Amino acid sequence: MTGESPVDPERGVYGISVAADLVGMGIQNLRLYEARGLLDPDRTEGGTRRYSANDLDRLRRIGTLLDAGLNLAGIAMVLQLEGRIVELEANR
DNA sequence: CTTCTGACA
DNA sequence: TGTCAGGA
Repeated sequence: MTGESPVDPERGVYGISVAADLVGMGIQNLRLYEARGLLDPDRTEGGTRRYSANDLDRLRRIGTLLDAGLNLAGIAMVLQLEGRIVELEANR
């Protein structure tokens, strides 16, 4: 095969500007979500955030949950529980 | 690009 | 409470 990762959802490299534009959110919001514990994007040496395709999908879920009426604290719990479910299903 | 503070719906 | 806007 080609050898090197064709597409790693865990390693999609997007800057915060392009990530915010792709999900239709403000740059400041993405930083707030990270400060709230809604997601944990990778950081480069300079300290710039690196959003993966997985993070983009998570940001879209955040927007859906926000529209559903949940607050950032509730969304953080939902995302945490969803990750837990995936973990349990993988171990199942 | 980062972080912080302020003001508004 | 969440979002937007500014400055350092």
